[in-house]
Amino acid sequence: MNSTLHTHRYLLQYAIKPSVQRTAVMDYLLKNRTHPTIDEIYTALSPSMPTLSKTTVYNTLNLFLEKGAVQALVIDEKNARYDIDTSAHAHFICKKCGKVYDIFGLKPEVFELPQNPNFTIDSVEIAYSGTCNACKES
Amino acid sequence: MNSTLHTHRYLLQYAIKPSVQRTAVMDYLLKNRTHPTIDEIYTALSPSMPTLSKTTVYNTLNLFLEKGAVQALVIDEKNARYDIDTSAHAHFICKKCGKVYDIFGLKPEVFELPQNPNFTIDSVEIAYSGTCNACKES
DNA sequence: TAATTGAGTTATAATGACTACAAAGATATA
DNA sequence: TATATCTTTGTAGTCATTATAACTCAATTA
Repeated sequence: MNSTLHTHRYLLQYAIKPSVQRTAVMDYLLKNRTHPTIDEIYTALSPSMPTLSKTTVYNTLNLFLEKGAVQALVIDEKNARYDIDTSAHAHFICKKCGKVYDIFGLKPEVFELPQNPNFTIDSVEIAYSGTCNACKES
Repeated sequence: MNSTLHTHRYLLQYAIKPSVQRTAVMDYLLKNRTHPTIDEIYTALSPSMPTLSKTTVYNTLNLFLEKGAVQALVIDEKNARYDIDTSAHAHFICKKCGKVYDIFGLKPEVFELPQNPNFTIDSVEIAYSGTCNACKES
């Protein structure tokens, strides 16, 4: 099953010129909704693309960010994490294992941008933290 | 005006054994509600404490974190920032100058912790971003 | 008081994420 | 096909943070 065509069109929607590497990265993001880090993306793609450079993954994600195709999460202190789902949703990070999960179904007013005379606010990020069940049990 | 006594008692409330360095760092945090970075704290205290080591500032803030005396903010991708105000409030970061401001007066339900069968959620951080007035004008 | 112990501090080195840069490769245009 | 431009790549560099080991000093004990 070849999803390259779909991913190709997806990139063009954001005015991103497709290349083999860009298509592979975006394809990975579309299929792995796990808020991956640069290193996770690189490690996943590297076996099937041995010449891939980690710098390219950095460049590609920075380009996706500029074009608004992905969102950078600041929930993880260690690494930048990326999310292709730019709809209104929150995140949860497990302080033990470090995994990041989506939180859907919150009240819409939580995502409202407040008026403030001192700033122009144009986005909000909501980060919950605690312990996931898997870590709790162990 | 000597505030060391007050700060001294403040540390003891969190079961932190006071030392000259710890008192100085906590005193700085209490008087400068600017969500400072490690480097900002070190640079501010260094002139009056020439032997102060940056490692000590790192150690001290990590101790304060463990003891719950300060909160670490994840809003800034570049550096860790620290806040002694652990009450329910949000933050705003200006994407141009990088300064972090407090946002008070939000509806209480924004800070409510949702129930979720998969996680035990014990805190929330709300991070707005955009441009501050000063950067907008320039 | 003197010796001892251990917490706290310090400086240096090491780690790791991210960026800068320049060369090599691929793609588009004439 | 030739040329110009974009993209990728590897290396080197930067910077925040942590690890480590030596040192300082205050509290404790004899």
